[in-house]
Amino acid sequence: MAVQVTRKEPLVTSATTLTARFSDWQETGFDATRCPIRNVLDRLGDRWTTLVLIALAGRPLRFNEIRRTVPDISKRMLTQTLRHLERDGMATRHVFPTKPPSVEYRLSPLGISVLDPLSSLVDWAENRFAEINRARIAFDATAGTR
Amino acid sequence: MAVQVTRKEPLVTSATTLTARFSDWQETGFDATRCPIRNVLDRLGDRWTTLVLIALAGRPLRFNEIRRTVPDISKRMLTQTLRHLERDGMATRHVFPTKPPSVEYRLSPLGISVLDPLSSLVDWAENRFAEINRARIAFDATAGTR
DNA sequence: CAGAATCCCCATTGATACTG
DNA sequence: CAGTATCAATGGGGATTCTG
Repeated sequence: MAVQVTRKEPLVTSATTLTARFSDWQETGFDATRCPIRNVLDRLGDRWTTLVLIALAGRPLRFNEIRRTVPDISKRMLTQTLRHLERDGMATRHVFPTKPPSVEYRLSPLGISVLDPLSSLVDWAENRFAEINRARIAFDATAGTR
Repeated sequence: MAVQVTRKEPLVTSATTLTARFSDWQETGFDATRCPIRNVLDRLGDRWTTLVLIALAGRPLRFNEIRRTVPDISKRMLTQTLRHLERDGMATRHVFPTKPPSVEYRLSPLGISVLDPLSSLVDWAENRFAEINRARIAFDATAGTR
């Protein structure tokens, strides 16, 4: 069972470690409460979290500043996304008792720490974007014949 | 407009480049066909793609081998996930004309290339998992008072 | 074995209205 | 300004059935 690594030469170095840890998660049945992929990456993979994280990467922003930065997010989803980030310890919320109230959101050290791996993935996405688009066009062109 | 970077000392190096590119995407209104984050990461962020990619990281696998590797994926979703990976040029599909037929899936160079940034994010998730869980418990404990 | 096709559900999201 | 509450809709995903 688990992932059998029969191949002598792994695809890339990261593949070996990924595969090894995959076996561990697999034994838990990918229990969402214990598998980091499910538990953490599912959240980063939702519609808004990544965009809000990047928006806050530059500097702390207030609620409506974030809304203007991510134009098509609704107040409802922004509130929810920020609560999730706050709950996960990725962002902190500071209320200034002005009137009307102003609330500033700021990445915590934990939130800042995710920017680096996130940036790697964004780099990859940008660098490979053209290649992916070409693959899609090629695939769709032969869609009828397959 | 866009993301105003007034801070002199960026949070981390990656934050600066992320913020800069964020402005570019923002000007397109995050058009899904042009914004790499929306277009590429939304796919990586779905329920199964990452798990299937990691499953294939070790070695090429046949359809039902992947199913056994990712226990709770349905045939429907596995087919769909594999088609997406194939369409994006991340995996290739090889049909062996045996009876019954066997079909092998294998990561392409493009698919292999994503393992590295993906691994960075998985590393982060594992290393910070305990910290995130503590934050969640602390947050939930004060949920009633806030 | 490796799918394709169909039906259906519910979780995520959006839109709207209301509030301290 | 920064939310909350409620309702409605969309589509991702599961279960099942059928097939080369």
